[in-house]
Amino acid sequence: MLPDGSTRSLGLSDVAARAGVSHQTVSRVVNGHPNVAPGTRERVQRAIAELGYRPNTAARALVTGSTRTIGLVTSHINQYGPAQTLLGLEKAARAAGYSLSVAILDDDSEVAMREAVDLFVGQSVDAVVALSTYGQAVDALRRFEAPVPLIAVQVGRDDARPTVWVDQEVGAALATRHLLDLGHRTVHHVTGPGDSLEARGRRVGWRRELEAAGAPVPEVLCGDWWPSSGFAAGRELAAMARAARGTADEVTAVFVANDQMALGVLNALCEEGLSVPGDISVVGFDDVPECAYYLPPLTTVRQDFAELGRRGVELVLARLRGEELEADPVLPELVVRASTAPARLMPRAV
Amino acid sequence: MLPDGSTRSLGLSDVAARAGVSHQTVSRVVNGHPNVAPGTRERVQRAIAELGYRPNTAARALVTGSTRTIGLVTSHINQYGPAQTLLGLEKAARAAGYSLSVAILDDDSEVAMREAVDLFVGQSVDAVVALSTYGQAVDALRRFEAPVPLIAVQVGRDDARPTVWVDQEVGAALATRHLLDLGHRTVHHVTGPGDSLEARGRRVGWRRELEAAGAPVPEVLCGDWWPSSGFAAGRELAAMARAARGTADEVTAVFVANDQMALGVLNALCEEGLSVPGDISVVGFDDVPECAYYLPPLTTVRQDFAELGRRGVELVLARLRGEELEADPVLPELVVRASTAPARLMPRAV
DNA sequence: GTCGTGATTGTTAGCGTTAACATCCGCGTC
DNA sequence: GACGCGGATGTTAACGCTAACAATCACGAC
Repeated sequence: MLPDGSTRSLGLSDVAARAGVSHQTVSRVVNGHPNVAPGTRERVQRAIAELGYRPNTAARALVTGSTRTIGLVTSHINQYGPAQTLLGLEKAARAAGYSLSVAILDDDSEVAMREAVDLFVGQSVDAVVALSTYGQAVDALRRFEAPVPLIAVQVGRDDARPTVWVDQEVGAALATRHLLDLGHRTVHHVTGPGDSLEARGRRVGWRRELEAAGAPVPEVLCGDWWPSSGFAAGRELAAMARAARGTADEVTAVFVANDQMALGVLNALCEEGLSVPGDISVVGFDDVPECAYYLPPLTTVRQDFAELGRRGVELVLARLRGEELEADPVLPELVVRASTAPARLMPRAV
Repeated sequence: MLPDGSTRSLGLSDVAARAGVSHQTVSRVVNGHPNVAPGTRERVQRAIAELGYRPNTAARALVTGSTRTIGLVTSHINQYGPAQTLLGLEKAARAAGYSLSVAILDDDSEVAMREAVDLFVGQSVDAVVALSTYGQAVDALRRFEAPVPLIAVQVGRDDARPTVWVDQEVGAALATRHLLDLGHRTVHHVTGPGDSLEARGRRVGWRRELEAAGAPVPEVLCGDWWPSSGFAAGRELAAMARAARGTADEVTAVFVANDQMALGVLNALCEEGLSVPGDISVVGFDDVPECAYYLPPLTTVRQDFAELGRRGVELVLARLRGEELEADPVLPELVVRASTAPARLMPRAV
């Protein structure tokens, strides 16, 4: 790769020698400064191309104090939402000339979060994006005094810290309203992990919508995002449905806080001999690619995770420019498929 | 954070001044060199703690030429396998004191791969891990002459380049053999994208096993990993099953190259009035968390992606030490659930 | 012609770290 | 008592880059 066969990487001065200018002029060309004569610029560019010169980021970082790197600290990256957000973040970061360094928390504790951010600060990243909506990791963020911009994703509006987020309450309200509009007297709810902010947002939106409609608010069933917990909740639901058959408390609709748990619910209801949506209507959340192929295809609420990533980077860049950008939440939308249907007229007990 | 309130980050010399030694001695303490008197070491460590000193990675990288960073170039990170592997990689890298920088390819072209690797080389990462098993991106790898160790994940054994991988052929053979053992005359196959090495491996393993058993080898059905393509394949399969009913070519078993497509197949078969496993047995690949909750729960082949990530980092570290580690493939295992059953005795046409 | 002005280029001094070499000191050996 | 040796420490010089300042030059105004 190197013309002289040596393995040492070549620097500004090598290019300078070849182009017959000073290293500083080369630096100016590389960084697109004005005040370089067109002829000179062209000569330098040719030398750069011929030598295959690439600026050394470490040296640059040392003197400028900027690594053009964004640190992403996250957890649960194996789940659809975070993974999709990562995709959006990376793409937007790369487009802006930044690269993305990732740290994945072992657990959602405050210390884990603090260590991860510290590590990034030590690497002098230009900014940190935190994508974790669980437990104390979030609290840690709230307190944090980092020497770099630190923006949080998906934790809702926060006065202490810039954030981007999909409005979970609106999404949950959409789902709940859809079911009420279909004539269901009320809507049951399977929620996510207790320490998840997203789960809380969906719970709040669901409850608020029920209360606004004057519908009774049933006990929530607890899950942990995974199908197995949805399956357990589905069984409970089936038992409740059987117990309440013919009464005014009939169970005919459920809003499940994510699609994977909804899959478990679907499966459990089927196993218990209940038909969806014949007996019970089910709505999920996220719109994972598979859910159009569940049995039946799932009505759900779509979140635009990629957009979330894009906006996250946008916010980072604004901060780096010193602007105080106020971001509005991204709005989710309802995707109606086959798992919801109008409530049957309640057959009175004989 | 800084004692003097200034915003400038503090360096070796600040610590040195405080401890009453030279900056070099501090450097020695920081890097754990021997030949530092215990008393001095202790004094320096106290100064470090008091000042909250953190070494500057850029400066260190500049002089050592090592950033203690591994670059991961990947695509399709939103899919289960790659995401899970990323998890394993990051954890292992962090444990070894490396951080992980990720680049996600926009497409699987050779130029995209080349650009990504170039970018990493420009950032002087210590090594690059390539996690893309598609099309020309793989070919690009084969040719590549990178100035840093470049190891490939999941592309099978490669003479030109160190790799770690799960043996796809063994997995496919496992699935196929399972179905043959259940008494099915042959096994149909829904494959993945044409340019995916993993899809190819599974195809090869399936065919080889059929041939070894002297079973007829049906045409493969083509998919693209996503549920929708599985759905289409499922419809075709149902049509074939109807057409062949009562003949010797009856369709009773299918091996689908991943779980998501298997979900589509399940759905299509159900819609066409065929029972799984009553009429047709289905086996998937990957063992995604949801597949235990499909209807019916899916028999599949589990790949240990996290292990893959771990071994990837192991290989990187070995390379950095200058060792030529030869890695064995990770072996997948069969997980039997409810989507497979013994072949019914073929009811002769009346 | 002289001077100022602005565009272009060159020179110098770090950024914070490690590597290489120099220094100093104490101790055992002959 | 001189010598050598090795452990502990300090000094100096890079690493490749950018920022700040200095120098040069051409050109127009007076």
